[in-house]
Amino acid sequence: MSFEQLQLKNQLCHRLYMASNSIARTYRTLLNEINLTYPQYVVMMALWEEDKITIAALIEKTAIDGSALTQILKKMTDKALLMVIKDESDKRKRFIQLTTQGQSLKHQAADIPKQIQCKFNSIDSAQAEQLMHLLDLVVHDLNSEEVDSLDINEQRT
Amino acid sequence: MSFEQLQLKNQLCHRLYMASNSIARTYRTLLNEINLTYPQYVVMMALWEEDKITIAALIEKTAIDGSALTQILKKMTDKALLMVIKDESDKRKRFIQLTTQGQSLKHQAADIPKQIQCKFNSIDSAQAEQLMHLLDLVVHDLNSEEVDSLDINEQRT
DNA sequence: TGCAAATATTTTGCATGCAAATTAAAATGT
DNA sequence: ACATTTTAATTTGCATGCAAAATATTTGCA
Repeated sequence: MSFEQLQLKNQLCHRLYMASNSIARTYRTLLNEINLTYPQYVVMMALWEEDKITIAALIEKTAIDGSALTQILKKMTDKALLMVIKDESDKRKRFIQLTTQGQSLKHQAADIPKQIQCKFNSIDSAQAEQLMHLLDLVVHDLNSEEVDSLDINEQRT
Repeated sequence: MSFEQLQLKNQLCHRLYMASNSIARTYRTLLNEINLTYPQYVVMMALWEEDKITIAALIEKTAIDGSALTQILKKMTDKALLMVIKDESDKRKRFIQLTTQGQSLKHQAADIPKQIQCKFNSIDSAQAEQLMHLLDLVVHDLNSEEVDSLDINEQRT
């Protein structure tokens, strides 16, 4: 596999870079109609699944960087899609809760997954599964390599 | 495939988003040592492959957005990695050429692909091939759907 | 009790990615 | 030749992603 590893066109990373940008671009166009960016849409998806969760939980669920999320939530609050609620028992925590407007946006966004899906003409569901699986492996490998001596302790889930 | 399509954790796009960010993060750490960002590294890779090419050619080869590339090239010029050379025959065009410093950086960056590769413990070369192939399909599908009536003309490569 | 260490978020600063508008120069059609 | 169109790059404005530093609280312990 190392024969032409130095060529850009043979690099996995560059493929990933291009694919990710392509998807983001595609979403941007679609999401533009409901005035959301992709990360904002991801936040909405997470909240439609489970409302009134902690910011930490939202970070966990969306994989959006915390410092970016702060800004994103600020903009979404301005758009009246959600509210930030302080936890009285632990004043460090904040809960994020959808507004009525945020909840109702779910209906308008209902067909977005289908619209995206129908663009994938070259990929059947088995291949999509495969792809998701492989991407999971990539993420796992790249995120778990920080551990060196902790291998033994952290390996179990 | 549509049963739980609305769940974030089942979305191809979210996987891609996470994988792309993970890779970018991994590169960032490595590239930090030679004072390059990932897009800047991609530009260097392209130029190490073929020096003194047009900005348009660089965009084509790297898939980096043109307006972003302008800024990136500016920073790389400041770092004395490359030079922008005007084409006398066509004053719209500019060629990008590596400086001696830019060329010699190739040696210092030589082991980066290996360092990245050795992090992929769960993926063998066959799976990497598979993954790249699937990502190509994704990119192809998402980038070629602008055509509607042009299908007949543009379908051939 | 009291203070260091751990948590949960936010703030800052820098580098993109991208759509849209702009500028400059070359190619085309008449 | 001359206006129109196309091509090559740049500029602008907005939204992130992320490392690092700063804040505010809570926990854990001596």
